[in-house]
Amino acid sequence: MRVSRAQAEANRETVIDVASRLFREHGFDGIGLKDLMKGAGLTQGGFYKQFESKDDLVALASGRAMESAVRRWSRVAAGSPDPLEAVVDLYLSPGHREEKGGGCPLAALGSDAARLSEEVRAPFQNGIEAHLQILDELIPTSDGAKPHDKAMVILSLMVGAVTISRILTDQRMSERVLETATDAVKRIAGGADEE
Amino acid sequence: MRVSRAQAEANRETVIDVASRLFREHGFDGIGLKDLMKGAGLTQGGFYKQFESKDDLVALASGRAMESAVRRWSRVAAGSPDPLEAVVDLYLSPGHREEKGGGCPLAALGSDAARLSEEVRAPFQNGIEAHLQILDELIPTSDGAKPHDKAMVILSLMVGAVTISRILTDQRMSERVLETATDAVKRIAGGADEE
DNA sequence: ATTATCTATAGATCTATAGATAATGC
DNA sequence: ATTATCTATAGATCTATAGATAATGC
Repeated sequence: MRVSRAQAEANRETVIDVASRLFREHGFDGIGLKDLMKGAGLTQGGFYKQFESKDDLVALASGRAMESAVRRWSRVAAGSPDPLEAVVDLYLSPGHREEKGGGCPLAALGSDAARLSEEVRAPFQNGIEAHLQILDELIPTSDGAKPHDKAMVILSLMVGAVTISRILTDQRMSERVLETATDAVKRIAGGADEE
Repeated sequence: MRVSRAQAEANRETVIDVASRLFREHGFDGIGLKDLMKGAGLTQGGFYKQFESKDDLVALASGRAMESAVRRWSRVAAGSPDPLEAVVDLYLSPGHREEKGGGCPLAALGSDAARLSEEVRAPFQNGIEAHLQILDELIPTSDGAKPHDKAMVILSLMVGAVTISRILTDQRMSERVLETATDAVKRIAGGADEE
């Protein structure tokens, strides 16, 4: 029954990875410890030897989901001649809309995260800052605008658009929300909306 | 124990009103039938004589919350010389950020709503269309732009901004997200971002 | 000997149902 | 007589804990 220390650490990491996906798919309240452990090939009983509480895992899994989203942005940006366009097009794609468990945690868990205690929200704060940092680096600088100004608008718009596109039952409208958001983000980043 | 037919109907309406508030505060999975009925001064046992299932109440309460949000926009717009500004300033205010239970259901329940069945999401679809309709009437028309184009962008941006401002633990940043979003919405509506 | 994971379980809570109670409405 | 609401409860599930099991690590 017992496994090596290295394996135990690997198991713990797997639980966090699985949770980061399943929380995004079902919400923090939508999946129990039994199914989370089962997803990692373990049973429920071992949970509290690895984690302090469910909230502890919520924080760890949220942090991991955020880090993974930031890494994805970096990777996509690094691999394209037009980095901002690459990130925006991917984020506002129908593929991302359908890919809740592997996609942006802000879109998948936004309203759920707003209900968490300040302590458990900390990884979201850090993840949001990291997202803004990347956007800042991708947006052409313009005089007079404070850093993060445009990035905050673009992040808000993209998170809102994917969230709404996932709620809509009308396929065509869902698609249009993503398209109009894509155009708007590019205009905002391009500086066409300066004073 | 039994009450008049009129009172029974009033009780049912109260349950829906209470649910529309408590769902926005705690999420659909964050509050049980016992507490929902208690909030209306009733006990759990009567629930299934009034509603088919919890999902039935989720749909009814979501519809009511959406209608209430639309009415609020209409009221605020009607009572101001600059109707669009009045709606935007209220939506992106710290007051609205703190007022989850009485505020916009898209911001309070966005990621939760995205997990519901298509049937239960229908009231959200209708509510979103109603919001876009109002925005369309408040935005100065511009040639070439299809109806709802700008409205979709503005709604997405506002929903995303309030959601993110509620997640952030850094007060100053939370404030700035709302402020930058306010400026951006006004620019977008004003037409400064035309091609 | 230590310990990672397992089975088993406590105690609370969840949705949903059954049947009792007591006031309305005919 | 009908029925709106109540108390009580079934059966499932939730978080968390206790103690058994069996392999690691000294």
